[in-house]
Amino acid sequence: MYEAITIKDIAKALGLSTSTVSRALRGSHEISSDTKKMVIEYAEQFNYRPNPIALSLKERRSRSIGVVVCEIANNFFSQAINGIESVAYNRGYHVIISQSHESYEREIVNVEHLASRSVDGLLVSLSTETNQIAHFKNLHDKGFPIVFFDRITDEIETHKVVADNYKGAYDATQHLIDAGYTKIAHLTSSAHLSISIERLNGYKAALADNGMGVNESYIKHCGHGGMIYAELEEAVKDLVHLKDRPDAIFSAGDRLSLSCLTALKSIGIKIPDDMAIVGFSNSALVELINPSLTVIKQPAFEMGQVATELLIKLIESKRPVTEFEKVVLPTELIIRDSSANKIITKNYKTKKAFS
Amino acid sequence: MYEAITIKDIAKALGLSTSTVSRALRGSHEISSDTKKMVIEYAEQFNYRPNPIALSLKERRSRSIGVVVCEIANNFFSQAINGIESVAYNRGYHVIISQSHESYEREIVNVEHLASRSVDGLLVSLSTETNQIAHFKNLHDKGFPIVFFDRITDEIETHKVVADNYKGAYDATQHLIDAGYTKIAHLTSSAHLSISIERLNGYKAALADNGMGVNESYIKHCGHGGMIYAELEEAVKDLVHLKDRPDAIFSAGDRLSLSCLTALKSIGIKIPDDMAIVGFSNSALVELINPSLTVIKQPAFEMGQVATELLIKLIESKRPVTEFEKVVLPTELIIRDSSANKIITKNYKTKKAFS
DNA sequence: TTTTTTTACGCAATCGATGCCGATAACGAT
DNA sequence: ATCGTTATCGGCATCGATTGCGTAAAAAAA
Repeated sequence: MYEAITIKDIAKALGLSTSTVSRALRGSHEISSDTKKMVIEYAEQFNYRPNPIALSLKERRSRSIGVVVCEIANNFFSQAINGIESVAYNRGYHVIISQSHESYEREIVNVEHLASRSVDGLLVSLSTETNQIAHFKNLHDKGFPIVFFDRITDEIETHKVVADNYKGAYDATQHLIDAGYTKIAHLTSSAHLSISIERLNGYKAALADNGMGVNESYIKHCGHGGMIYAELEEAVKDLVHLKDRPDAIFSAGDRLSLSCLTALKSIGIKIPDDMAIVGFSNSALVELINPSLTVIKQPAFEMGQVATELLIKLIESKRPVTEFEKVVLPTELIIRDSSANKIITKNYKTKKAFS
Repeated sequence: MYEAITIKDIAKALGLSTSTVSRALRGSHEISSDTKKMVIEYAEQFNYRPNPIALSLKERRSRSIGVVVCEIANNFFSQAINGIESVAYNRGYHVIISQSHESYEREIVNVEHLASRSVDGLLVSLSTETNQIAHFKNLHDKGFPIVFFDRITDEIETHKVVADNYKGAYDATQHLIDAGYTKIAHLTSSAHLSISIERLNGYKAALADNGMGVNESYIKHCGHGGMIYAELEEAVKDLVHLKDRPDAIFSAGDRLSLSCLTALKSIGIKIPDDMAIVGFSNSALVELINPSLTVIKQPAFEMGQVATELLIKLIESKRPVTEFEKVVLPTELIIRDSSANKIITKNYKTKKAFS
């Protein structure tokens, strides 16, 4: 069907050998300027483009990098991908995106697919389900360049890029405490996920620093990271129906926060009067929802950029790299209505009632 | 660095020729079952995977399809991509996604990149800026398989998949009329975009069918499809400051609707009391925003699936295809608070005042 | 036993581009 | 006249996998 012009076609048409054409096109000094001119003009006229597949085979590299994330319909990841693209594009790399949809099996398939597809390196954020990382370890042990971002693993020594999840969680919790909330629950993903662990630690540390104990029944893990609504709804209902119901929820994820809002709304819980919320989210929409959502925002775009720069450095390194860095980027607390000061709110209502 | 095992390695290790190994792996009857078993076991042991680059070169196909959309951080497109992936995956194709960010230049670069990268076909939704389609026409004329979805063009004869934009817009407008709104504005993208034209026509038809004239000053085009907030904000302000201010806005896009809400909120317009809104959107979040947004929802996932099926049909067709189909999928009107009945609202308020 | 057939495998070309050599001139030097 | 040098270009192998064709040996038929 679709046939592009090759170096062989040019050679035949011009009565030259393929090697001469190849050299002429690459501007070799071995070729007379007359021949060069002729070849280049012919190539331009017929819009010659080197076949990248053939080049990949010859050069044993594809100038493409694979991205493995749970889903692109998530503002954090779509922003990170934009950052990845911006760097990759400038460095002459293609970006191939694949989604695990938080499934361990899908992640394995995608990784094997990408690796066999001869991407030069991998940018990975683990799926919520993923608990073993043999599929990455095999590749990494063979010297295949991998950089982890966001959801990382300690079991593989390579470059890693994360947000300051500990401080983000600490800030979120401290903010709720400052706003007068005393019974703060924590809604999060799988317990083994790096971001879950760090955020949980930040949450606990803030409680401890304020002399508040940790109530284990206030900590709810969702194994599917909010992908399965029923799972999350049950967790939220559990919290609401606790004898000592929490007065605030710190949720550790985009999908988690939004699904949590939906669940609370359906139960009839008023925010922030009945329950305050602070979530991790990179969505611009959270400003529009009712009430607007206080969030910890991650520098997603920058994370994608940094991770890509590190990966390309790995790919283009002549010698095996043994020194790896872990880049930690700051998060940002954006205060909105969903965590409005508890005491002031009550005072206001009281005043109103008496006026 | 990273070296995978090849058919040649197996041949050498087993004292066979590469052809024998190749045939053994493909289960040829020309190979004795003993040899086959030996080869297959060795291959499994060393986790042999055929090099897809070499296969692509040999078979002149890459079993990958390129997707060109404006951005993935848009629920319509991320859902469509999920549909694309689901079909492609089952048919053994990879999906390579690229974003134009609504830029004509980026679109051209991406398309040339993908085409030279030997994708077997292209799934395209035009960028808002795109007004000429020579970059697609060149490919299409050479027999390169392309399927357009969502934002299509009449200038290229190929398969196309769209939502019923006309009916969607008609329904949205009719719904606003039924709810008692009489001065309905229309906020949309570039005038030349197929979806803009169809939605504008549906809007006008609904007005006409209800004996209402078209007020041209009520129709606002945003050349960047809401990517540039200032542009949209100005359009919204223009509408608000009209002498005969509209009482409702029908906005024709995801980003448009949400930015419009933001703009109205910042100006201090109350929705739906001062201004009702109906938008095109596939975001689940619109249910959470204040007020919840009445939307026309497109069958994004299905559109992606159908488009991919048609594309693969094109790719795998032995003979040049000359009969093309245009698939039109139904939209869905989801009524929420942003278009609450105008008259009832007023009656209710009136009653309240007298009670 | 001889001929034919089948079995089982290797050789070499192919896909597109590159690059190491080798070849053939022209030209100056000895 | 012979040799060395330089400029310019072609031949061939290479990357990994497939495949048509050829062929040796083994099996079957004569």
